[in-house]
Amino acid sequence: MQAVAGIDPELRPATKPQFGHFQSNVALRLAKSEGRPPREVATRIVAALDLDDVCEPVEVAGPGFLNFRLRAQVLAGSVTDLLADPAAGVGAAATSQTVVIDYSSPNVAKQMHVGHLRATIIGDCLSRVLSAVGHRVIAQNHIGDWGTQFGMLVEQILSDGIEVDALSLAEAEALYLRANAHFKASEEFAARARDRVVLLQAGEPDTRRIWQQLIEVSVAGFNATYARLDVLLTDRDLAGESTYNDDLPQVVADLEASGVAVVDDGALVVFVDGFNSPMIVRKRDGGYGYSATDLAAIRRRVRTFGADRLIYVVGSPQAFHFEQVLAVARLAGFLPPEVSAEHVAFGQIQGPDGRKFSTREGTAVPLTELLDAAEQQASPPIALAAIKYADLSTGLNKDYVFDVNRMVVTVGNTGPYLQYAHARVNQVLRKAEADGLGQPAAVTVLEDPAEQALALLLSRFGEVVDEVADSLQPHKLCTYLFDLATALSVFYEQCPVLKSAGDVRDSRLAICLATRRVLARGLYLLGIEAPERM
RNA sequence: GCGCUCGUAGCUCAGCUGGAUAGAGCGCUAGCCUCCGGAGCUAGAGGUCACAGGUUCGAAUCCUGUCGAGCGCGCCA
Repeated sequence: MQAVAGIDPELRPATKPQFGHFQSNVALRLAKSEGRPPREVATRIVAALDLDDVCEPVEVAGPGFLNFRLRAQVLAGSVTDLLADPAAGVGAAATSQTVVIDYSSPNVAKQMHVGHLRATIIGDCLSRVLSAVGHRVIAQNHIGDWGTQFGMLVEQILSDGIEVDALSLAEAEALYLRANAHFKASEEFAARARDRVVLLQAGEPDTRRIWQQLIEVSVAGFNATYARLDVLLTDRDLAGESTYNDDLPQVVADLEASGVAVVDDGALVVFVDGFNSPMIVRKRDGGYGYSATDLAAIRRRVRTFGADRLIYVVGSPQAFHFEQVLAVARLAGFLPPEVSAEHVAFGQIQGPDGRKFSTREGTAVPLTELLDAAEQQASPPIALAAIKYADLSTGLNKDYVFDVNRMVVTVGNTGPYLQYAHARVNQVLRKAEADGLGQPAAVTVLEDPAEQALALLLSRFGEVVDEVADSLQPHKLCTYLFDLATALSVFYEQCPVLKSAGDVRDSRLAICLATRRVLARGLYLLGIEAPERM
């Protein structure tokens, strides 16, 4: 096509089944420069093409589209190939990169609420997808374990006489709320809290011990939630803000030495062209801003981990911050040109009032509450599938108003629908095995439109995964898997497998095997379990 | 004030590197279990793609403006 047309034919999946399998609008685009009617250009291209071995005769349709329909044997062969491929058509990327992906990042002494769901589940999915295409993925859970709030937390603990190691995370959150209120109400307490921050930074042993216990209590709570969410994060991935404390003086020294950072109004700041406000690296009181921590993290991820690509799965309210931090990191040389960095910004989950959830104001819904609600509708693996799919299947950038009822549905375009398709095809294969039919390795007959449609979708799995690895948009995988599950359902209604005989039966069994593998693998990449029965 | 994101069917959302009659799920209406699992399948009704201009052979998609919603913008993280 490229050779005949002279330009990229932009071969795309057909928008409708009656247009075949693939379509190209290349003739429409060439018509103007050639000064001839589009259909005439199309006819010329068709005449010059030699595709008889792969396609049915190419059709010129509508205003000048070219419609391609693969030969049944070619489609059948692609499914046979997929069956023989341990990776089910997912190929390794041309070059294997080291990808550092920053996600989840809850705050110490706060329960994870539904807003953390997106950060955790999206990051987990991207991590799986990037690994699947052959990259070395390093997850970093940048928990909020440092900052001025620990001054008031520690002071509140001391004034309440609490044993920290006996706290649950929910109790720690209540403590946080009390400390906040106390801080606002009492100037005397606020002063003690500020002094306590200084003690914490100076490494005073008792303060550090209480701080450390708070972290342990919190991490235990996070881990319980991670286990329930069935995500890949472990303690090895923990790299909280405090991790970078020792790096901060050097980072700041580098910035000053290179002249990137300057003192302004008492604070050390970086002015970047195109930004209407500077980035604060060190505050007037000498404390480091969180931008300094992010710069230190970038520096470590590049220099120590050897990252080729940095990914931040963080909500869109922080878009400006990351744009600025990344720009500064480039200026400072912490982030070389050959290392890419992307902020995967996802929309906020809002309360029923359309405003953002706030732990401090008590409007945030704890994640455990959502999981409990879902498990009243279905068993845990199904409930979790509903929740994850609901969150992954819409575009990243949109905010949405949190609605439990929407997230726990199990019919229609949902996670459980995908699981059901998997369980159903599994049932057919189980019976086939019980009947001693074995595992056919080749698709030899592909007559029915329903089985052709299914085969065509199966052959696209690899490119869809590639696209998600590239675009970092999990909902594209969701859309694909829903289409696949739908195609399977149609196939299931229209193409009897066990009731067929001979080559047709073997061929359909092979299609079932391939579909089961792709569904299971696709669900795995989303972080969703694929039960054999449900 | 400046910036970012969003506005598509009654509801929730795809489609946005410009291309054929704008798709899906839910809900609604009407069908489908002598047949491998009905969390399913088939059909139907339902849309000035926020609004107004512009570019183009062609605009939901690109550009400009307006309206509406959310978020962000030097010492919280």
